[in-house]
Amino acid sequence: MNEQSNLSRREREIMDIIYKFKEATAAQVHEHLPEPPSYSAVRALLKVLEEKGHIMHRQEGPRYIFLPTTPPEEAMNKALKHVMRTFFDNSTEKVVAALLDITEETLSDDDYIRLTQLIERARQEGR
Amino acid sequence: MNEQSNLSRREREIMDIIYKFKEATAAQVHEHLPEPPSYSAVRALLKVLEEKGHIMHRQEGPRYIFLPTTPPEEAMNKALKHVMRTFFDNSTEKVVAALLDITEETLSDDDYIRLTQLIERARQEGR
DNA sequence: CAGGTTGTGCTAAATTTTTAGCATTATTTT
DNA sequence: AAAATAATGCTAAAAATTTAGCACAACCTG
Repeated sequence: MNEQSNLSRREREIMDIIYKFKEATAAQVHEHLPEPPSYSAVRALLKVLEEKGHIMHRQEGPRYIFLPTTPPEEAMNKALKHVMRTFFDNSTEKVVAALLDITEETLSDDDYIRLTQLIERARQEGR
Repeated sequence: MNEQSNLSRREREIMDIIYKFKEATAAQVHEHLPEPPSYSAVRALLKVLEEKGHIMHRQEGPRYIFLPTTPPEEAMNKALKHVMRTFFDNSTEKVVAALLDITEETLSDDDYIRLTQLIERARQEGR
């Protein structure tokens, strides 16, 4: 018997793809899966994920379109919190520092301004 | 044959614990594992992880102390990038916004100041 | 409207993960 | 130095995951 939000490796990979694309067909999932197994295998996994309640589908023409049951925001927050806890000691500052480090090259002046504004706004709301 | 940075569920959980504590004994890993299996099982997994090259150990008195082979910074960046790609469309701004949203209550005025400084400093370095 | 394409449903088998138990070795205590 | 304690090594079995293949249905194409 299985339960809980414990996902296997493949299941995790599939969920990631679905979250990334917001929703996806079996073909799309298959296409983006690293070291992809057969199409059949992907479909079987999608079925398992649906049975476990992690995704649902709607039919559109001939095919199924799968989307997560837990809303993106929630999954997002959970993922972020997990990384924060595991690697950053729950420190917002450390995460932001690492983030800036990673993306330094691609940020424009405007981007920096918007970031500063974000923080200022949060500060005002957070009281 | 297996290879690559593909980790099973348990393996992932164990790596997270080791990263969180920087290094850990089998007993510590066991202690912090959610829905922990037997001590033996944990040790077997540690061995597998070592064989796969994800962790190494040094001996200290009677016991092994395990630590990751890839340095924390690298793993950190990788994890953060992954979350960014999967949930945040690779947008620094979106991540920071979510981050502030999550931690709003626990941030002091000083924290906000330091965050702003971080960004300002990154801006100056990034040119 | 017949043929081809592109889907899904289902089932069974291979592989990997996950587990426990016992034997052995090292350390500490008395 | 003997006993007790706390580790690890190893092996084999149980459970879960991952996979492929065939059958059938819906849609498109000429």
